[in-house]
Amino acid sequence: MARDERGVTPQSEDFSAWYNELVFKAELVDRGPVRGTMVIRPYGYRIWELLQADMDRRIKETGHVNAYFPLLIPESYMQREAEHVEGFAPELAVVTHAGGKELEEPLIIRPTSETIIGEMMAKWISSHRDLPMLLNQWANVVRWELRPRMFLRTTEFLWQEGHTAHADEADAMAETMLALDLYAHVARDIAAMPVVEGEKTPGERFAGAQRTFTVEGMMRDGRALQSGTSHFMGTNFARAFGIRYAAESGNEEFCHTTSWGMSARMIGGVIMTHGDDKGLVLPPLLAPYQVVIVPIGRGDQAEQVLPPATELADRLRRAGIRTHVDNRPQLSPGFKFNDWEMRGVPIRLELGPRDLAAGTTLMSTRLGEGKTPVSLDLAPARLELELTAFQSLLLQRATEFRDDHTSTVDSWDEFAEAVKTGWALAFGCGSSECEDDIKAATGATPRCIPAEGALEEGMCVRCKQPSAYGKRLIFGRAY
RNA sequence: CGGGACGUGGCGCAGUUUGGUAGCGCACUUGACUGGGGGUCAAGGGGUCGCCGGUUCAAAUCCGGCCGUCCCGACCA
Repeated sequence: MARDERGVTPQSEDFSAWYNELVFKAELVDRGPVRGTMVIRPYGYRIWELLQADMDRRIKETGHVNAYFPLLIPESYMQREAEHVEGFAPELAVVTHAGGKELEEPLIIRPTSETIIGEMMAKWISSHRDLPMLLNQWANVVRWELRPRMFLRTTEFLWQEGHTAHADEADAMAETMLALDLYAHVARDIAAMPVVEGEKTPGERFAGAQRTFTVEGMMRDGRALQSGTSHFMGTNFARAFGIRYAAESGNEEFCHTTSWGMSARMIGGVIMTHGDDKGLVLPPLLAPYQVVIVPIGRGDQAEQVLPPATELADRLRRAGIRTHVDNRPQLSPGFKFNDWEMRGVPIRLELGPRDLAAGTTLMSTRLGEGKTPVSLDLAPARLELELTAFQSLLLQRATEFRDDHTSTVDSWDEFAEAVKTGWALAFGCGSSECEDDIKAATGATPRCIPAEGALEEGMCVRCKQPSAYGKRLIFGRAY
């Protein structure tokens, strides 16, 4: 059954093939020459810019300031926090030669910047008056991944990493939760991904952190995607890097630090949360083009149709709608319809001689079936409403999907069945041996201890020991 | 690192078994027609067949070695 090579493999046939073909066909990315690297093409990068702009604004609104730290980190820095080194050692890229000779000390290409930022914080902080120190940087990092996947796991990726230092533990914990809320907001209100906020179990914690929090989204194949993390480091890094301050009492104290990150992986989450067999479905707030106008007609007709199409686009843009006129002359309208559907444009407008005569334009939404005539005069206001509705529809759909694919289970059989297609809410005993056993048997891991879960106790779904954490965990297979 | 597949115009592939002038589809260029759901016809351009070596009158094809990529497993935002 030869699939039309212009389309993508249906999700139901092979979700992974669907994703893989789509990221290339929608021109989001191309492969880099080095294994596991990714070129983010203009259409894909625009999505990142839109996500980034919103996040950056909120990071600043909450009192953080941007800075930039070097890509190259002395190898010795990595060694200072025992768990941190151990966690990252297998995926480090190391520069051993430069300037034509071997370096005295190898340099690590940052996999994350706790160490170098910790080193600088130690230098910059001396008094409680210097605290809290609230830093953020937008950067690329490199982790030598064994099994790359576009956006989800690439050797080099783009992200934002927040690093903060606080006088006391309560402040640092509040900061950790603030960052988590920020991620939940970006996911829900911008990406229309109904994420669950929660805490990681010890086995899933960040290397060197005391507590790790996460926002987890559910993809359309039922798997979970960690879409942002926030870590409370306690004084671990402060001790390793000497981040100390003189308290009001005059005593010298260690700072409490946090770090938190959200990456371009989020784009993978958007693709897998909303996409369908026709291609991408982009939330209006992240769509490079929210509306695409396809003029219909050629020759004399084209000359008649293009000016009104351009004028309509201008009016929509003035209303704040990102609009594009597809005036590629050599392509048929039908081709363009399919093309923009593949690229996930929320709303398409057709404008031809018949519409012009009627003073309307034919509107199709990416998720709807039919076409609706819309008055040209009222188009800007109407489309604003449509886009807002489209954005909420996506969140609603995704929420329903997630709820339909989440089951509360108490028996092992139910559990094993549930994690094949979605999430299981079940009790865990808290031992990492038991978690490993569950993973080996089903591929599922505890995604988080959900912040909003009801308080209850029970028996571990696997070993029947008393439950830990006082609530059910979310288990699922993950990316 | 283990298992599987593959390297041939930009992309997707056939050709390899059985050695004999490098092909097809899409894309591209030009022209005409066409245009409201992936257009038609005609004429063109473009390839050291992954690399190195060997066998042979002759290698994409046979032999040896190397490199690379993709897919499936163990690590991860």
